[in-house]
Amino acid sequence: MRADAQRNYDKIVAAAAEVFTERGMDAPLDEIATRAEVGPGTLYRHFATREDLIDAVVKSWMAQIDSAATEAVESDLPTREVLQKWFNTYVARISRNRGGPSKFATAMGKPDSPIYSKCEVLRLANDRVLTRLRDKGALRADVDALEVCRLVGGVAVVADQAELGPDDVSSMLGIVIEGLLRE
Amino acid sequence: MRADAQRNYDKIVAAAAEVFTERGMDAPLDEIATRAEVGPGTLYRHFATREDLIDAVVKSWMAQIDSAATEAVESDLPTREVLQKWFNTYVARISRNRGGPSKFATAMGKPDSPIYSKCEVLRLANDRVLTRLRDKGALRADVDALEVCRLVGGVAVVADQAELGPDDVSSMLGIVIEGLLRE
DNA sequence: CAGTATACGGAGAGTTTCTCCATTTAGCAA
DNA sequence: TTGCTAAATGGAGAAACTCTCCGTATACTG
Repeated sequence: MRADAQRNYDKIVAAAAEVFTERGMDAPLDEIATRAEVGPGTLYRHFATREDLIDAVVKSWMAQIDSAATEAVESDLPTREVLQKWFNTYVARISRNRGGPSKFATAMGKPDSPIYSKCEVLRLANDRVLTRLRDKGALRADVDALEVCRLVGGVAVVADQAELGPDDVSSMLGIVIEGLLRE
Repeated sequence: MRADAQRNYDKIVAAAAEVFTERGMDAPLDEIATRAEVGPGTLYRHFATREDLIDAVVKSWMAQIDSAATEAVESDLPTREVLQKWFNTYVARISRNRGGPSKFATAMGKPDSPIYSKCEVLRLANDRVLTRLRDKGALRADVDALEVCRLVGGVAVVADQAELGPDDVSSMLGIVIEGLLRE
């Protein structure tokens, strides 16, 4: 990649992160181009679709997801509390920018989405946590990580769109958690 | 209301119902105007926002929700099955048009939304069903209808956006249901 | 330092939303 | 019936956003 191209790529990703934070993940791409001091053509050459840009912005989030999953796997707390913390972190992470949960919910389980690889990170992190708890005998046997990603993602989407606070999210997650625990 | 205005109002609602079915609830309003053989100005005078139009289209759905709730209340089946049927009907109803679940999820609990009254119908129907089951001692005591609307609505949103089939919906609802039952 | 592949950027076309207002029409009163 | 007026119409067009094309500019190579 030519040096100027790399420079512009980085400027665009930085500008996108800013604009997504300020105006949500449905913010006008032209504003991102302007903020990056770049023409729209340049933005669209680097990122063919909005999702390609999101993919780049979101790359740095994934390490945090993984470390939260590891913490959950290694935790000695009661299952309820482990899940409460893990799901809350999960929701907070994907809800960082307005409109974000919806992007993940749409791409989850769609291999041709530009952000599919990120969804896989989410799903695998969830799988690690759920597998561990299931092995301890704390969960229902038929719980599937993809399904849980969707369900928890649904909570995140609703909270995002209806502008709910953390308490509402926690209590919805509480119901989901009860539904996952071994009876 | 003048006779020609009434005529156009009806034509617009009929056209909207068609177009929403074909192209989802985010379909261009101008297409609805064209289909109704009416200028955009006329459409916007009758319905200031997209949601006002949705409100009119959706009016006829609410009786069906109510009768499904009544059926659930009067049912003698096991709680799990009553809820499975009721929630599935609920989701199917609000998912009739692509993009629909998201509209309801956004408006739920927002008194100034044009479709708030419809959300109230949904919430009250849910409340009837949940109250009945709670009175039978089948549900956790702290279950709130609004919260359940949101949770089930979240399932509908995810299913709509990720284009999931009825089986995926049922199994997600299964988890929610387990979470609601008295332990 | 010249040549070439690569990248730039902005003008502009295509969509969709929404408004304004000159024109038309329904309903009414004489 | 006719004429008046308030109500309603509809389409031109402004504004916001997405996305492309291509003439121009720039970075790397030898």
